Amino acid sequence: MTAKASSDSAREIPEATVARLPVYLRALVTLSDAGTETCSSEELATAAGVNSAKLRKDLSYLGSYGTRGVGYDVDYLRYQIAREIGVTQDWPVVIVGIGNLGHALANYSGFRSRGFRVVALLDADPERHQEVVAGVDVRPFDDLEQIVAEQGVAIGVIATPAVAAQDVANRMVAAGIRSILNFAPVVLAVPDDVDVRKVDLSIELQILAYHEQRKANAS
Amino acid sequence: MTAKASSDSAREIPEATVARLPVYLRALVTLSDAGTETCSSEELATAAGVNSAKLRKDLSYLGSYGTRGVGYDVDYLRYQIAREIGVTQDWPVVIVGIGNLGHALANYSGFRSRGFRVVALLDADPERHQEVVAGVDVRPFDDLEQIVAEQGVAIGVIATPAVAAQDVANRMVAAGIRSILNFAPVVLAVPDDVDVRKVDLSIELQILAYHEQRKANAS
DNA sequence: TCTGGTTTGTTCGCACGTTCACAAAGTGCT
DNA sequence: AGCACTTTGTGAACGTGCGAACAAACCAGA
Repeated sequence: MTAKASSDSAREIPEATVARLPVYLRALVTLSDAGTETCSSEELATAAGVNSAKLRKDLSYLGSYGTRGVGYDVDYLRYQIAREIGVTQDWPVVIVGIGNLGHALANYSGFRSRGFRVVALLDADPERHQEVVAGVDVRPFDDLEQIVAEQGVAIGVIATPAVAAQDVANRMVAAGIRSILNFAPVVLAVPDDVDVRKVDLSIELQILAYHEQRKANAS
Repeated sequence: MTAKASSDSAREIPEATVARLPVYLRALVTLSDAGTETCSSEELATAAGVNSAKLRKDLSYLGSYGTRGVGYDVDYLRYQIAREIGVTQDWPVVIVGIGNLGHALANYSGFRSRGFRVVALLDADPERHQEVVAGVDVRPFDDLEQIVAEQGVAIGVIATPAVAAQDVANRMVAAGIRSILNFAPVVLAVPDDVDVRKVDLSIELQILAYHEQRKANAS
């Protein structure tokens, strides 16, 4: 952060706020689809499941897009948040590992509708290379570098078994991918300039189990 | 929290720590499988991808399970964490919505190995009721109440489309489920005593996109 | 134009989470 | 036993995030 960014929206947005922006965006899309033109911070906060003060503070990091005494213009705010997140542009994505989870991800409509385009499905297993999933055919993992270079892929999704995940990550990084979404239950080691986000299904269940156990003990 | 809990491990564990305990547990299992009997906080922290000071502070909430000058006994610590989380006991789970994601979840081996037992797969679509997924047959959603009562289900997983999620949640709550893992992209409204954890695949991608966009702008 | 009502944007105090740094407590060698 | 070395557990400083409260800004009606 030594070099001062000078582009239009170069304010420093807290990580906690960034994580909530997609939630606000989703709520705004729902409101827009319902024909709502204007909403207050209170309404939007309720729809997003947060406190209205927190919502206003979050939005204030992006700029002053509301009107006092009135509220926010739904479509305008929606566009501003989408632009800030970056989902107004097209993001080519590769998915590696076409097991059950890979299938689910490839078919997930929530990706395409938010600017993410699955350009390739890769798997190391030759038996899968004949398959066509969600209109994209499965290709050998060794095609990774070529696809990344040709399609300008910046985001990779790992849906392989745990043992393969680190190797896949290494290859992705070497191919130039700097953002990885990891579904494999391992801690990936990557260079500092690579972003990794981890989604672990069993960890979420374990957190629920902890609270459930405490509820049971408290009776 | 008015009544003071008096059971053995009634210390107040911070939420951030609870979220990391499953990560430590996984690292310990890996170490144990590799034949390691003892490890230092530094080693375990590296394996879990966190700072060693944070790890020690986290573990200190559970008790003093280490030995100064030596480190932690892998199997002993593993058991203590598992007990604290609650995965030493059996947790019956129901999954509602057997689409692509529901399939993936039903087949996920990480559940069973951590004390979670999928006792039922439910779907509203009659066409699916003939299927058998992961050794469990798909049953009508209306069987929910009966299954919850008979099997003592405490945790429910929602893998339905967004429009159906709130209805499913309502039925789950009415049936007595107090912990819900929600994969549908909606904010669920539930009573205060019900825990909901949300996993949203597209939100994770959007967060990555935000950072990726900033990297690109900073060049 | 002025007044009353509404809603945003922001300031402030507080609680939570993270990291540093070190005393306390152990091991092993002489 | 005593000493050097290792590692845990924790107190204290620091930074971040949250929520309440309020002033600034806007609309509407007279």
